[in-house]
Amino acid sequence: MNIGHAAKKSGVPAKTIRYYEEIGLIPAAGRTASGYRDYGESEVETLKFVNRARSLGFSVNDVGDLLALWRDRGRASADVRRIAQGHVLAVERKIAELQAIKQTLEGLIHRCHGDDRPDCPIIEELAPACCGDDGQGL
Amino acid sequence: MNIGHAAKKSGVPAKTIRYYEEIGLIPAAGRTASGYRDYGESEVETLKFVNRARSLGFSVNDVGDLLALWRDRGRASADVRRIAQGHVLAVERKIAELQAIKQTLEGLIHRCHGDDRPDCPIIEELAPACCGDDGQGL
DNA sequence: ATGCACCTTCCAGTGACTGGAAGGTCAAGC
DNA sequence: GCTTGACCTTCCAGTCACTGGAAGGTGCAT
Repeated sequence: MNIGHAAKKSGVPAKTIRYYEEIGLIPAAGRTASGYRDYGESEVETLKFVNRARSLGFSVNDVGDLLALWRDRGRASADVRRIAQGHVLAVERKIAELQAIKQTLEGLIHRCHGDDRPDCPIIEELAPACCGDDGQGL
Repeated sequence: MNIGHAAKKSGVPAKTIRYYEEIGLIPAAGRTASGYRDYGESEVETLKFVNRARSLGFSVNDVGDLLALWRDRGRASADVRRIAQGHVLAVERKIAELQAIKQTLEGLIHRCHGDDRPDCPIIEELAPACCGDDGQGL
């Protein structure tokens, strides 16, 4: 199976498959006599694994660790869980950060007329020193 | 005031100030006889503005637009509001995406023993075809 | 034999910085 | 006057995870 076909079956773009191979996330594919990469079903399964892990937001590094654990018959589920929990923590931090931003912006947007006049609490929030002084900033 | 001092006062690292100048986000600073960048209070206010906007998650591009509006005495607050609302929408989409990821992962983590045994619903979620078959994948 | 769709490698760009090297400058202390 | 150390300058490379494109080779159908 050539890379285009493997891409279609796995959902990972051909360009990205080559990239994953280049950075060592996945082993180098076999080659046909003419130099084309050649994939079998198990390689496609690996690509699907990578794709699912990436779509859950795991970093490529984490995906490498998860792949290694997947291939390790003697893995401890605790190791998998630790990676997932670390990721959840990062996701939670990001959500909190974004929610704080959303709150702030929504408050400002609510107070902004949104008309032809220049006065705007959003600008005032960004430039507190200036707008209190001369409304100009520069 | 040299760049280090302006960095300290504005909260924007010196490296980043140079970068902002290079990409045209802020105008090029004046120079002393010996070639050092020279900043006044109004430049520091601009840097603070950029810093606050960035910390609200606005892209550098958006910050450029906001800076232009800030400097525009005749701005319409509607223009500012539009940028902020666009950003809030993007933030909301991101939050939704992250919350979906968090839900999925928490469900999987909850069902994972997290002990020495290899069987793990997280791995099984990532490699459904294989774990149902032979528990190995490759 | 001629298309055309595929494959190959390599290089560059994205966004928003950040680190580091090589070299110039300034102010203080001796 | 000289050294030291902390600053400044530019330029190049790296981050993360791709993505686009150019130049050239291959496979298959007509």
